[in-house]
Amino acid sequence: MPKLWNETIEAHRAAVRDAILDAAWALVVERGLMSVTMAGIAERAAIGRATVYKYFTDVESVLAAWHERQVAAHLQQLAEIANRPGAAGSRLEAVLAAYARILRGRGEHGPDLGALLHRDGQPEHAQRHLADLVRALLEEGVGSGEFRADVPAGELARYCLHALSAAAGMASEAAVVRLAGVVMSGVAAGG
Amino acid sequence: MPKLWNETIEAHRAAVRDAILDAAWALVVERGLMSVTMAGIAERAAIGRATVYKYFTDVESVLAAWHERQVAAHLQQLAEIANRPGAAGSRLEAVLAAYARILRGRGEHGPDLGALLHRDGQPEHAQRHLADLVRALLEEGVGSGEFRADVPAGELARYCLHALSAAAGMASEAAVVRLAGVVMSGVAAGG
DNA sequence: CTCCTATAGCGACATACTGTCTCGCAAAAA
DNA sequence: TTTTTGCGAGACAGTATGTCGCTATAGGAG
Repeated sequence: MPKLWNETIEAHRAAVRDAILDAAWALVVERGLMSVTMAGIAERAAIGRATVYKYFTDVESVLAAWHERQVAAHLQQLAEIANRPGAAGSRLEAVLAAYARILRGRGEHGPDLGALLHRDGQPEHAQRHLADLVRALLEEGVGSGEFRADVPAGELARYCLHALSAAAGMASEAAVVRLAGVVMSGVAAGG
Repeated sequence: MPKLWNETIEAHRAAVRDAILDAAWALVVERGLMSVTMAGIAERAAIGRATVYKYFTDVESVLAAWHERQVAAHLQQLAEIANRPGAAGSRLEAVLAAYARILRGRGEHGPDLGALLHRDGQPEHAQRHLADLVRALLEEGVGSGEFRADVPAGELARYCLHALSAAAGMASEAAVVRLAGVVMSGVAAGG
């Protein structure tokens, strides 16, 4: 899609943007984070190098956008699960298990970009929404006595998401399920 | 220490190596990961740029070495705590609390390099030793019935270390202590 | 004490990446 | 159709990279 403008211009921009993000991630996977260059991204996406600068200022911005897109997609899945009927405990367990599965999904290949990208101080927007999603579930469960009340829900949410990052690169699906159970034990009441 | 060779040659090499590592981390903190260059490191360490290549092949190697040195230092502290007398549960709690405090220590400034550096497939050596330290404590506690036996100790160790990474950037010292307690609840028996 | 070898440090060079500017051309508006 | 908008690509200067060769010193042999 370098030259052809088949659709409306806005859709075209979105398509090119996505192609840039995909190309960048492909390079991260196969050559490592530090060797990703704007020139490489452009070549991989089959567009002019200068064109990439029309969309992003530097490599870090590209990777940040990729990460944002990724987390936003996960967020959509997880929000759907979180809104299903049932007690807060079972919903949180479902959300954590689903998130762990996602993280394991592309386990070995590709580092966690979230670690480097909050250079701007705060975590990414989608990442924060994800934390808010978990925190809301926790607060609901604290109200109903399912979860411990001696630790602020915000801290518990941080704990859950960080602990689940251990799912990346785990050997088996069963291990991921076990991990989610362990994390749940950490937030359960009466610990 | 660019030109002067005050001590033995081996000690000098170690000193220059450390200076390179310190310079690299200083640049990470103040300019971000992606903008760290070999040229910048050399200038910061007050040595010739080509000299840096005598010690490390590229920026990623420098950062990996910095991370290795850092984790090894932590490992020494934590091993000392782990070897103190007492039950496995209290020793593990002390180790987790100490590690959480360390991670919080340089909380905001500087991303977690461990996330990006295991490009070589496996985690860093010191990182693995750290996991082994925690795993040994867990296995001991499982034997005495203090910790849950339904999850392999290796997985529990991964869980502990990842969960504690939430300590980086936490607001208060009290929050770090709470976090360690939550993590302990996850590994306790009868969850 | 002197010389010899190995090696640390640095300047220089060719190559690659960066960031920007300008121009050509396709699409949307008039 | 004519005008306007703005995307895409070539080109250029500045910077980083990786390597080669030279100088000088440390540590050991005679």
